[in-house]
This record gives sequence, structure tokens and C-alpha cells, in this order.
Amino acid sequence: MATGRTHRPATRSRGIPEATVARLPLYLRALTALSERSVPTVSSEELAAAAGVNSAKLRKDFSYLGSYGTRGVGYDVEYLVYQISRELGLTQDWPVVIVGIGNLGAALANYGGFASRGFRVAALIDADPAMAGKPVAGIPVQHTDDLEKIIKDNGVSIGVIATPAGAAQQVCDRLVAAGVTSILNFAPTVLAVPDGVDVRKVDLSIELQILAFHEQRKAGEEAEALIEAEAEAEAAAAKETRKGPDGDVPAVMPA
Amino acid sequence: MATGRTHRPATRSRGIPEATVARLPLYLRALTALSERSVPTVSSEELAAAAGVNSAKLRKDFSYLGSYGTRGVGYDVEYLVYQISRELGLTQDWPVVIVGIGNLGAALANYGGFASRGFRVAALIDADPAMAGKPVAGIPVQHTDDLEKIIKDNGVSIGVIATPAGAAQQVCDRLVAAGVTSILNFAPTVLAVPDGVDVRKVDLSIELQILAFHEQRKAGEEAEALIEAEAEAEAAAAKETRKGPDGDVPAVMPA
DNA sequence: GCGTGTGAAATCGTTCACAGCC
DNA sequence: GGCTGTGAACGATTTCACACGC
Repeated sequence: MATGRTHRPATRSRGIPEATVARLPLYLRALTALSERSVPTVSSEELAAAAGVNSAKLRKDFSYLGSYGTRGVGYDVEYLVYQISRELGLTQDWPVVIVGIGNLGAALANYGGFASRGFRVAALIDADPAMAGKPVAGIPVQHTDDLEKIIKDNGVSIGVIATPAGAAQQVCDRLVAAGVTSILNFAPTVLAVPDGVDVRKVDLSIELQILAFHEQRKAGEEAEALIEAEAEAEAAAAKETRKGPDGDVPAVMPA
Repeated sequence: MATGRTHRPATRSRGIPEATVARLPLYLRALTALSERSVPTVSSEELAAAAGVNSAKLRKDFSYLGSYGTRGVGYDVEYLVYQISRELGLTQDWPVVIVGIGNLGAALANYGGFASRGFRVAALIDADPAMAGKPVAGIPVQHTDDLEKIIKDNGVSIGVIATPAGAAQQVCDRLVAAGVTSILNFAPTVLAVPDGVDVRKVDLSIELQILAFHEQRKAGEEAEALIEAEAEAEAAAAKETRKGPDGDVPAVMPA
């Protein structure tokens, strides 16, 4: 969903696979840790372990960036940190605004991980007039009315939406109209954006639901030989019931 | 990533692709919204639009669950809500503990999206004795010392880690030892877990870095689109502050 | 000898396009 | 006529395995 467009047919050699891009921050984190411990070089095997991937994947990923390693030796930590940072665009400073300073917005504003990479929280914006002027993480909250001016004055191109779901699309529209072209969305809503705008979403409850799926599966496996056809039978039976004019639906979960 | 299992050779029909599982919560959300508006049926086209995917993918996804639609008509909303909920394991109640009640932990505790699906925050745990007893989101925070007891008393199998990175592995080990088999990790660390334990991670700064990559790319394309060489020269002249793309081995970025 | 870099193979995921059923 | 369900084509990603340079 994020990054649907490849509006540019023959965008030459800069073709780094999306899956690789998504792992670069992981490598960068592991490398930064090594760098802080003054480790000079690292092998693909070691770095892969630190990043939680396998070494073949890591080497393939790095091969898209260039030949930055030394055969028989490994990778120079500092050099790789720089190369990946550059590739990710972190050698420049990205001013970011956070819209929606509730619990989550405040947590984001306080999150150290932003500042330590190339990100700078340029402004906090909230619709509640009572919030205006209150400092959160040392930054005074500003009112939504001034959103456009804030974006333009600060040259912001990345926005973070941490509002309730109901407000997200409207906020998004205003951000985009004001010039924002990348959005990180924490609201549980699908955002519609024009071509050329990237949206990435983080949905806390979706992650839990995926875990629940696997958790349920584990429980089922424990019961091994026992259950085999229950779900199947139930589905079949349910489908049978609903052959009638108006579908008979089994007990639905609490909304 | 940390879902290495699937040591189950046979078992035919239960093979739902991971990519599909990851989208089921999305469909469920869209369907729940339709359900609340009392929409009785929906076509793959409409539902796909609401979920932000294309209709072919959605139909393929649903085909893994079974034949739950009606040709020429579409899908029964209530029925699908039930089927997806069941598939995801949301027809049962999942007690969850949140460890690390800082800004983020508090935000999670207050997050309505958990309770509305099958999740129940069974306990909040923090290492700070000063937090003990304080209510957050109406739930009193308990001390880490009691972690094992809390897990066992509540039959918790899903844990959320929202501690600083340094504490995450230790917390993880204790959760796992106490019986937790699924972990949602917000700490910027790779967690090592034994086989059979699932970990999903959410890293706020990684998402921003991925956006930055695309943002940088857009800027590059803009320049490219203008006039090849001239745009590049102009950009270099205009902003001499930062050493742009393509450098030899310049100074390393701020750690 | 060691560990990177990379074609080639295998696997996984998406999209196409249309047969089948309402 | 409309819309689902699905093989088959396509594309992306991962894994394998080994040649190559240090």
C-alpha cells in the first residue's frame, strides 16, 4: 500500500528492492551499535546475526548498494554506516511534524530514536485549543489552525499522524495540500493520497491480531491429532445454514 | 521474520500465506465499519477499496479461507466478519500484559483498538517502584518483581514490550520463561527467543527511515526531471552546506 | 583459507483473465 | 449482467552454491 507508484519507467541502476530498503535501517542500527563499541570490521555472518537476518540475504542486500566489503575480511563498520546512512537519506536533516498530541503523539515526541537518526521534530500540532502552548518533550504544542504555515515555514516534507481515526483523513489532506509528501500514519484508517505521496502505516492492533492468529495456531497444533475437521465442518455447516433467503450468522464477536 | 516454525509437512487446507494473514485485520476493520453502518453485503471491489488493496488480491486472500462469497452478489458482511474473526482467533479473549509503562506503554494501555478486538489488558508492569500502584488507563501498575506470577495467574500468552532497548531482552527472557509465546516488541532491539515463540516488532524510527529513503528519491527525481546536468549543478551550488550524494569517504554522520 | 559478491534456482506473492454460478 | 473463485502468468524475494579476490 505504501509506495504504490513507480512513476518512472526506466529509473536506471538505482533500483534497490523495497524489501532491501526496509532492512537497511535494521543493519544501520546493528552497525551503529558496533561502531559505538569501536569494532572496526564485521563479517556478513556476524552482522546478520546482530540484525536478525541470515547472511545470504544481507550480502545480497549490500550488493545492491555496491561492493562495500572486502573478500576474506568483511565490512568496514564506519564506512558501511556512512554508506547506508547516505542511501537512506539520513545524512541530511528531516524536519518532521507530529499531528495529534494524545498519549501516542506525546510518546512519539519523546521518542529518542527520531533525533538520533536524521529526524528533528519541528513542531507538534493538536486540534485541542487547551493544548496550545503547552510544552511536550520541550516543544510547545501549536494549534491545527496554523498547520499550513508551520509546514511551509519549516520546509516539512514528512508528517506523522497520531490523531483519532476520524480526523486522520482530514489532517492528511491538509498536510498534503501544504506540501507534505511522506506520511507515517498511526490512525487505524486507510488514507487516500494523491500520486507521489507515500504513506506508511503502523497499526498497533493489527500486529496483535497477527500474533493472535499464530498463537491460536500453536494451540491447535498442541491438540495435534485431535482437531482436524472441526473448523472445516463448522464452516461447511455455516455455509449450509445460509443457503436460506436471509443468512443465519453464528454468534458474532463483541464489536 | 521470527516465524520460523511451520514444521508441519502435511495438513493441507490450513496453509494461509503469511501475507494474507497480515491483511486479514485490515479487511476485518473495513468490514466492521460496514457492519456498523448495517451494510448487508459488499463486493470485492468495494471492500478492497475500503481496505486499500486491489480486488484481485482480496478475492485471492478470501479464497484461502474458503468460498464465503456469492457470485453475482458479493460477500455477506456479518458472515465474513465472523469468519475472519474466527480465523484470526479473535472469537476468544486474549489477556495481554504490557511491560514498560513509559509514554509509549501508557499510550498502548489507553489504546482503544485493543479492547475492541479480542484483547484485554490484563496487567501493566514497570520496573520503577515509584510507578507501582499508580493507575494507568484505570489499571494499577505492578512491579516487575511479580512478572512471573502475573503471567501465570492471568494465563497470559501474549506480551507487549515497551521498555527501553537495554531492558528488552531481559524482560523478554522472563516473559518467555513464564509461559508467554507471542511478543510484540516496541524496543529497538533484536530479540532472541527460543523456537516456538513468535516475535513481531514495531520500530517507529525504522518506518521514518524508509520514508526518508523515498523522500530523498523523490527529490532526486524532481531534479532529474528538470534538466539532467544543470539541475545537479544548481543543487550543488545552492546547498553547499551538506555534502550531497556521491562522496568519497567524508565525515561520518552524527551518531 | 576465508568471506564477499552474484548468477541461477527455488520460493513466495501479485496480477491477469476467464470459467462458473447467481 | 455482475461478481466470485481460481488456474496460470508474471514478478519479487529468498536461498543456494560457488567463483573470485584478499
